[in-house]
Parts: sequence; structure tokens; C-alpha cells
Amino acid sequence: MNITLPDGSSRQYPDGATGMEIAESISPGLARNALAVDVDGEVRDLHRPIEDDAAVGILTWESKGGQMAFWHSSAHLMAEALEELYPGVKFGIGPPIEGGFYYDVDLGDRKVTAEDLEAIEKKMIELARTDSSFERSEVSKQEALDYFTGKGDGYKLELINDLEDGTITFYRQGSFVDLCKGPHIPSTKPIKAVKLLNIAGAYWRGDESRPQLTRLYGVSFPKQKLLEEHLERLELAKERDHRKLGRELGLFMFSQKVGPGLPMWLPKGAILREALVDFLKEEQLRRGYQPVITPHIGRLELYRTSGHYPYYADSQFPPMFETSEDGSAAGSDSENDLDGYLLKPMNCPHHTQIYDHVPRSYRDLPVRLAEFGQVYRYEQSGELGGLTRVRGFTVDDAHLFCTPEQVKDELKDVIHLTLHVFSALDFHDFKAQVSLRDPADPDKYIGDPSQWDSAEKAIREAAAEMNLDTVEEPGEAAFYGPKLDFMVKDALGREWQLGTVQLDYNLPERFDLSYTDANDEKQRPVMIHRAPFGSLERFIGVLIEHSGGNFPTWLAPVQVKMLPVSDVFIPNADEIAQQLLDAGLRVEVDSRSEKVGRKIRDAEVEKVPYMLIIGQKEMDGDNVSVRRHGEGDKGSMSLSAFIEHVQVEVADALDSTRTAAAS
RNA sequence: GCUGGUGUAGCUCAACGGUAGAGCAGCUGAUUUGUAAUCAGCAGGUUGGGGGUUCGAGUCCCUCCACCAGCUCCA
Repeated sequence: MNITLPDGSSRQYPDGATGMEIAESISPGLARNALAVDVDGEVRDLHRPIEDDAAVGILTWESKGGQMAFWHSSAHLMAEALEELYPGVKFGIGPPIEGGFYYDVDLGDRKVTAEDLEAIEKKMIELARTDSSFERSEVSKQEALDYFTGKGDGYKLELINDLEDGTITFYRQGSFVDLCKGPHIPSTKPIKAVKLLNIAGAYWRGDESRPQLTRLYGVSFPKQKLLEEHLERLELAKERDHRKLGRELGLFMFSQKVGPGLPMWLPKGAILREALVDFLKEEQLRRGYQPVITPHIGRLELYRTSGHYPYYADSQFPPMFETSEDGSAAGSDSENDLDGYLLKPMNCPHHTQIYDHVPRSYRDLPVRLAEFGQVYRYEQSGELGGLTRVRGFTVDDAHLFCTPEQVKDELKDVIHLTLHVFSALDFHDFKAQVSLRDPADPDKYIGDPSQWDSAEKAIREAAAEMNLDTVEEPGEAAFYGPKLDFMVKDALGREWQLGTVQLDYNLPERFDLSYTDANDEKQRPVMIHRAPFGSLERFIGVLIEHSGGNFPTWLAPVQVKMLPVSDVFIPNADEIAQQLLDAGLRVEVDSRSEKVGRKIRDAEVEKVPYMLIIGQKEMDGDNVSVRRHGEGDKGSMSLSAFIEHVQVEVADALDSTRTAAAS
């Protein structure tokens, strides 16, 4: 058979040659490091025969496929260790994940604690050293059921029952046999370093109503040094955690008295946030958006019409009810004259009323109503965290009301705006996800299937025409329409949804919105919900981690810090600071009786972009000595030259991205 | 909400069941400083809240709260 290698060359091998044999024929070093083999895009065991002509790549630790096989095998190794240490343990699933692996296990009444993890690690290394090979075998469904019936593992039986006969494979290493489709590394030997990271509960098959298993997370490496480097990276990531930086830089806070998930912006954070808001407001005005402002609450009736109440009552703060004259609270039923109010969980119902307050002509469309609207959602307690998941947050919301024909152009403009925002903030590593209906569960969604078809088509086409690489996720759509979401990872590698664009054919229907077309007939507008930041809170949280708190000058809460060399020069520093303020820069003067070395250190720790050192030399020469954060001494220049330098830097940061996003 | 973990001064962390402590930050004073930490003194606490065991609880037990990791959820 003819085997094509990644460098484009091809070689002849006897039919049924294995990946290992191919690796050996290339070089002994490659054979030694080989973990798995890529056969026409499918990762396979090295010892499986390759039957036919194929494009083959040998996978080592350096490849993602190799790492995944390595961690998958490590999960099996951990399972073997668990079975030895905790006889009778039952197993759920144990896959490799980004950055390691886990196994879900049912330990019965036993509990695993942090101390036990070390013992499991030791056992894993001990087992790894036995150099047990991972042996693949094909079994019939009946054999598979018999094996796990004998073992009494109901979870595996459930998995097997969902599989087709003839497609079932087992893997064995040492004494441990698992239902598994592979692939695996040849033997346990390369697993040299193991660290079990944490324990968590995980519902069987992700279903809250089913038993909760114990999930053990771990990571493993072929060298001890790689593990140490990995742990160091995890430590470094913690330094970028926005909760830590937010406290250190004085950006935001939480208070137990105010309530969980309710962030409060401190002066420096508020300045940063307002800079972002101003930036987007200006962009939106340029694109024909109209600002609106709406109240934080609305009548329950509004949300009954929109369909949000009582359907989403669980994730809303409970409604407020007016009280009748005798002091008793009115009922929540619409039969009662007195109705309650709801803290708004989203802005769209209010915006529909603004759209609807005057008759709209097709000539007015698209109508683009924008508001930085604060919303409140009663997220489950276990879900709250930092700024990324909160109960009160601000959506950089806008609702675009347009004709069906305008949908695609509006989507394209929103994609353009979102890419511009991401580019201005240096987010280049993001995922664009098209969230579609779940074909298996059509009842979850409201609206006409044909509208859904055209909505999904419009999003796909708009993204394609904007050259946006997207990943499609069936089942991730909102109940009222498909979405295009922009996902970015935080310091710990968790993915967060930031920007979002959502098509909605449903709310215009529910609120009976209309416009008059050219033939003087009433038509239904289409509504697009969109938010380039998503929420200011989450966006800034991710921005803090992305930048490590080293904000670009245009966003830095303090842009310039004056550092007088001694108290004598404080009046001069104050005077220069005033001139910088007049030029529109954000300035602070460090007037403490400290040495410059100390003032510099503190300003560096505060991550202030520019420091100006003011002493006798500067007074004599009528200039300022400039120090740039993270870069050091930049020499001296005139004050006007410095001001211009900073202003140009700020303007460039915004302008260059404008052209970059447009190209 | 669920599983596991954590909670001591503003921050980072100590304290065999036996008098709650340090560094930094803060305040006061001295110092008047040239590119990443000047010196000294002072002050700072119902050890997350409540209950219990004990002669005695930061430490052990129960309970509530908050935070952290994960699960579920996420308009």
C-alpha cells in the first residue's frame, strides 16, 4: 500500500503495516516518541494495522492528537489505580479534555479528599512503571453487557445499551478493562508525571435529576519538568485573574451587605468603564444608532406579553406587587386589577414600546435603538463568580427593527462593529459560534420553522460574506431565534460569551409591531438583538485578564502620574498636571514624602502608562522626564511634545483599528 | 441548586484545644530624596454570623452566610 507522509513524500509498505512500523521505518527517535497515528485525519492506536492507501502522520507529544491520546490513556490509568485502591468503584466516563483528563466515578459511600489524591497519584505512577500495554479488542454487544453485568457497573451498561452491536471495543491495560473507542498510547510507560488537580461533583450524563458522580480532574506528562512548567503556568494565570487585579487596581468590589453577584464600580473602574462606553457610543452614532433610556422595572404585563414571565420566573428576582388600600398584597394573577412590577431581566420589551409609540414607515427602517441598559437576573448561587457571572449587569444593548430584506445587511454591519470592537481591544483569539436549533428538540423553540430556516440562513450568509470563520452549535440557540456569539477565553481557559447577535421573529409578533410598506400595507418588522461587549461587567472582567491589567493608554484610569523628586517640586508638578488635565488627560500627582525610586515602583505596580519625573533638571530645561510603564526611562522632552505624543497614541489606537476592521 | 474546598487586621499569611501574631498598606514624626520599596513610633481583630462540646474553642461538632473549583443552568 502507498502511504503519504506529512511532508508530501510517499512510501510503500506491506498491507496491514502498523503506525509503529511506519514510525520505526522513518527513525528510531520518532518510534520512541510516537504516541498515536493520524490516518486520513482519524487518530488511531499505533499498533492497529493500516489496511489501505492513506495519508499518515505519526503523532508525538508535540501534537494535539498525541496529547489527547496520552491524557485519555492517563484517565484509564487513574481508573485502574482507583479500582485497586477502592474495590467496587463504578465508572462513568473518563475523557481527555483541554489541559488534562477526568474520570467520573461512583465511590458509593466513600469520600475522596485532597489527601487521597496523593495516594492515587502514587498508585498511578506505580502502575505506569509496569509498562502495561493498552490492548484493543472488538467485542459483541452481548459480551460487553455480560462483562459489566458481572462487574455490576450500571453506568457502563447504560452506555453500552445505547451503542450499536458491532461497533463496541474494549481496552485493557494491566488488570483494568474499559469500554472505550480509543485511541490510546501503546503502553503506560511514557506516563511519567501525574498531578490530580481537583475533585468535583458531576451529574451522570449531565442530568440534574440523575445521580451525582465524583469527578476527578488530573493532568499528566511524559516528563516531570513538563508538569512543573504546567503548574507554573497555572500559577501565572492566577496573577492575571480579574478578581485579584480588580482588587489590587481598585477597579470594582463586592459587598456581602449589598448582595452576592452585585458588583460596584470604584472610581478607577468607573473611569475605565466609561471610556469603553464612550468609545462604543461614538461608533454607534456613526452607524445610525439612536440612544434611548428606559427604566429598571416594568409591569408584569409587559413580560407576560413578551413571554418572559412566568416562563423564566426561576431566574428572575421575584416580582414586586403593589398593595391594595387595606394593605394586603395584590395577587399575581391578571384577574386582579393591581399588578406587579419586575426588575428588568432584559431591555428588549421596553424597546419594543419605544418602537411602537409612533406609526413606522418602511422609510424609517431600520430603526436602531441603543441603550446601556442595566438588567438583573437571579442566577443560581453556585454560578456566580467575579465579573463574569453576576446578578446585576449592563448590556450594551441595541435592538434593530428592520424589513426582512434588510436583515442580512444589518447583520453584516453588526458583525463589522463587533470585529472592530474586538480589534480595538486586541482580542484576536476568539471563536465565532453560530447557535442553531436543536433538531432533536423542536418543541423548545417558539416561532414558525420556516422563519427559523430563513433566520439561520441569514446568519450563515452574513458571516460568510464578512469572511468570519464560524463554528456551528446545534441546540445552542435562544428559544426565540438563532444567535451568533463571540466567545473569548479567560485566564483559566474558560470560555465566555461576549458579543452576541440574535435574530428574533418572535417579539415583534407578540407585541404586534408593524410598519407601513410602500403599498400602504402593514408589515411585521424583524428584530435583531445585539451587544458587541455582551455585558460591560463580563467584558471588562475578560479584558482585565487579557491585558493583565496593563490597559492601553486610552483606557487606563490614570494615564500619567507626576513624580516630583522632592516636596519642593510639588507645586511645579501640580502646575504641569493642570496643563495635562486641560489637554484632556487623566493625571495624578504623587505628593508623598518618598524617594523617586519608591514613587516609580508604586506607579509601576499600579500599571500607570506614563510617569513624569519632575525635579531641578526639568525646571532648568523647561521639560519633563518621561518613563513608560514596563519599558523604563524614555528621556526628556518638552511638555507640549509629551502631550502630543500621548494624544497621537490614543488616537492611533482607535484609528488604526478602524481601518484594520474595515479591511 | 448540587459535590468538594476555603473563610484570622485593608492585603498576603502565622498561631500542639491554653494570653491572637508578622510583613506590607494606614496614621504620626523625622527625612527632601533622580528612574522598581528611607527610617522610627503608633494604631489596627467579637478569628464570616449563630448555636453547641469543653475548666478553656481561631482550632472540635451543628447550622447559616460568603468566596473558590467543577456540575447543572445561562433570556
